[in-house]
Amino acid sequence: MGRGKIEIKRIENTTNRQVTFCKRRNGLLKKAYELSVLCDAEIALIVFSSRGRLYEYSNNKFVLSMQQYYQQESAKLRHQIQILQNGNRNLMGDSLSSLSVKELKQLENRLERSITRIRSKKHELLFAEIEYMQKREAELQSDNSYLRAKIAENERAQQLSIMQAGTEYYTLPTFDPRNYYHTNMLEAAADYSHHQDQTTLHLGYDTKTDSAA
Amino acid sequence: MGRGKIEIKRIENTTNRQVTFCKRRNGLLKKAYELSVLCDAEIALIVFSSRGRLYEYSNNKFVLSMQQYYQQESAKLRHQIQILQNGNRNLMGDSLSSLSVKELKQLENRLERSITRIRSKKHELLFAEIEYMQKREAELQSDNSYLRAKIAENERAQQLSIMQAGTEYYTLPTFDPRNYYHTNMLEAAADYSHHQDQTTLHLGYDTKTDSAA
DNA sequence: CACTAGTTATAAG
DNA sequence: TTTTATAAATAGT
Repeated sequence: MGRGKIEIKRIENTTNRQVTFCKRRNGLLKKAYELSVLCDAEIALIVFSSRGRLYEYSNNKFVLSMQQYYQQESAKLRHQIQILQNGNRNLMGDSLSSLSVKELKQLENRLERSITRIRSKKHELLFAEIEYMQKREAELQSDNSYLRAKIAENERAQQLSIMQAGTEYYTLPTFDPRNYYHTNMLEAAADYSHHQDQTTLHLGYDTKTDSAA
Repeated sequence: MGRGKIEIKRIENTTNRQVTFCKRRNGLLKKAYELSVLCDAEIALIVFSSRGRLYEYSNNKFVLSMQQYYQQESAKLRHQIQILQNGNRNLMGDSLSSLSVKELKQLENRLERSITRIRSKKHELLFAEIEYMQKREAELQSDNSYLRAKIAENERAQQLSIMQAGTEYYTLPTFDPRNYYHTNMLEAAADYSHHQDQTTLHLGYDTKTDSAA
């Protein structure tokens, strides 16, 4: 539309860009006006030049149209919300007075199916937890066995060295290293665990748990 | 700009106007886009058709424009719809995979309470129906008693008149008026009913019943 | 929607 | 700014 065709990309030459801006802006404003008159349309056209100058065209009823449009929109949305809320309330066992026996029966059936599904999902999760705990138990018991063996070994080594050092300690029968180590075994097990910070079992009852997979 | 020049005034022919609206609107949007790119300008173009449909082009960030304000509004509403739909799905036993055991338990409890309420409402309605039927039964039985009495009376009157007319009819023992009337009593009862057209009992299972009050 | 004649917009001078 | 050759938009079909 002119002596030559131009690509639609930013015009780098400043003068050129400003001239084009001026011409095309006028063209746009004119066409906006024409459209609004020819077709009875409400139009708002707002143009900022790159230097921040403002040009605008709009016919007076525009704001009204705008409000009408959005009011319609939100009315539709609100209506949808209403319907959903009613459905929800019914599902929650409220606002039932408008329903017939047949509708109540249907609702009851739907909820029963729904409860079945929820229970099965819940049981699935619980079984997963139990499985996980059983695995942990096995791990801990294997740790325990390992630790018992280690301690027994240590005891033997200690007794051996005491026997070699002399016989004076045989007069203190209240201190039995086996008992001492035994009572602290669980603690020790925690330290030896292969799994750094997962020693305590958590059922994940309070928050969403990633063990649900 | 076309086969003929047109005056810039409202196009009265509806079809014509709509076609022109469509063409020019597209042209306008295109030119708005081109101007914004060529000259690095910020443009907002908003067009409402005469029937309230919205078309818009804008490349800018006019903060707190009405447009955005209302878009925020509807975004909020849409979000609410989302939440409700999710809740509904959960209540219907779908999309449960994101829920924890605790949440599933809560859901289960809510649904159980809800079923309880629905059942109680349903039973309430059924009892109302039964009560209504019992009332109707009593009414019909009282009608029946009345009719039996009436018939007995008629029989007596008839036998009396036969006896008075002569004795020749005593040789026909197969015709007993008592039996005849007896078999037609229910039909008669319908005709004598105080309640014009409510003789048949309807449980109201098919449609919403006004007896739910 | 596609076509195209005659109109309008505009790039370059 | 105005001019003008040419591109683009479009009225009517």
